[in-house]
Amino acid sequence: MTKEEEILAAAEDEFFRNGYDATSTATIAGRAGVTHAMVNYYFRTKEQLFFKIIDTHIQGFLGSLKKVMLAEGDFIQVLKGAAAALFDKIREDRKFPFIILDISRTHPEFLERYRETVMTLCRESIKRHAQRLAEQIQAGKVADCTMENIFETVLDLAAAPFLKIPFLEKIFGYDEEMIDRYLQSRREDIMETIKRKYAIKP
Amino acid sequence: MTKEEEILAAAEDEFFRNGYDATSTATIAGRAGVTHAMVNYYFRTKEQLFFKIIDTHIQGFLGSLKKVMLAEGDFIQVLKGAAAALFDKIREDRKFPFIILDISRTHPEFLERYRETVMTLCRESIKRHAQRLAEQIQAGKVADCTMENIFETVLDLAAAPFLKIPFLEKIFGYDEEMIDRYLQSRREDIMETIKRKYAIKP
DNA sequence: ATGCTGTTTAACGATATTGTTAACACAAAT
DNA sequence: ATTTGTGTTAACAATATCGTTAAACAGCAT
Repeated sequence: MTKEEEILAAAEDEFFRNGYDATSTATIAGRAGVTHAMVNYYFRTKEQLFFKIIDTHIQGFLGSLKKVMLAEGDFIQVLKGAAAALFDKIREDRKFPFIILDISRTHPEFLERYRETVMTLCRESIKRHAQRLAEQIQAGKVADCTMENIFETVLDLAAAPFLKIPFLEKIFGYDEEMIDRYLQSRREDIMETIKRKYAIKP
Repeated sequence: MTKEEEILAAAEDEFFRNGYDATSTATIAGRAGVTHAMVNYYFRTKEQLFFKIIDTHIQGFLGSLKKVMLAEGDFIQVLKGAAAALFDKIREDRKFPFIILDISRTHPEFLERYRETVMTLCRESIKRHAQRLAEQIQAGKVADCTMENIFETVLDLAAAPFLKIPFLEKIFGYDEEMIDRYLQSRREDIMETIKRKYAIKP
């Protein structure tokens, strides 16, 4: 692994663990076995390094979400797929939602870069599914709801469980194994909730 | 308002808005119309000031939660009351969950101060409701579930909507009015969810 | 007026962090 | 052998923050 990659890897880990402000270029460099000057040498500023990392992650998320949301097929099934994809992607980097929250407070302008992309994805998903959704609602197979409402719900179901982990750990004393069980049960819950919330039994 | 109170008020607002690290004693002092030396004069250190504020809030939360959870009455009703109380309390200080999350990362030891209190509240609630709950489950009026499971759900329902607000604002472009509508609908949703999840129709 | 007490400031020292730069090493190219 | 370019460090300057302290200040009792 080249020094540049080592710095990148160390930075990713530190940023995810401590957030932007609480991470210093010196500690990043230290973990990569160089001085902090190298961070600036390769990435110009701490901020650029940070955004490079975050951008990669966000693109990854949006990519996998897009793939699922624009798929053809039964609507309830698509929803389940979207929630599951989001959930599993977040599970790979449990701290991701916190980083996003951190940014939204410390650098509110950054997230807005992605607003257009997200809105577009919403619109395209709506375009793709709107007619089928309307038909199914009219046929009484899917509960009455709007696409926005659905996005809200999917996001909620997929991200909320992770945001709650620190509470469970620090206040209720959950250990790693309990967290795993918790996440497992949440994942099943998500599917169940979607079905119960939107699918209407014949 | 005395200078001490002004500092306290300014500090509360700043800490809630920016978190611990990103708030400087100078800005707090500035907003209270004094120099930062006064912060140390009255509260000794920035940390003590911060913990004084947070402690007040946490005690408030636990107090109102305790009152509701230990009430007698129909179990589903108690649950709804608990979720509603938590929700409304958080709505008074929307940023509260974020502060807690912030602390849990920057000062993990702090939250542990409250673990015993929370666990005790859990145990007492269980003691108070366990028998009735068991009866109602056996009578087929309440779905099979554990008290821990219920706490998790109540916490989830009450806190998660607020954690999601920054996403909605920054990524989906929600404005203040939309947020209000969103919170309103979430509050109704909570009651509905509890009923649907635990109450079994006769 | 004098002196006491509690409040407030200005200035200082300590520490930390970020970005820059001059110097150095070393390998490849000429 | 000299040049060139890249990677690297040590040292520096700029900035920010926190806690301390000596001194100034205001109000009030004597």
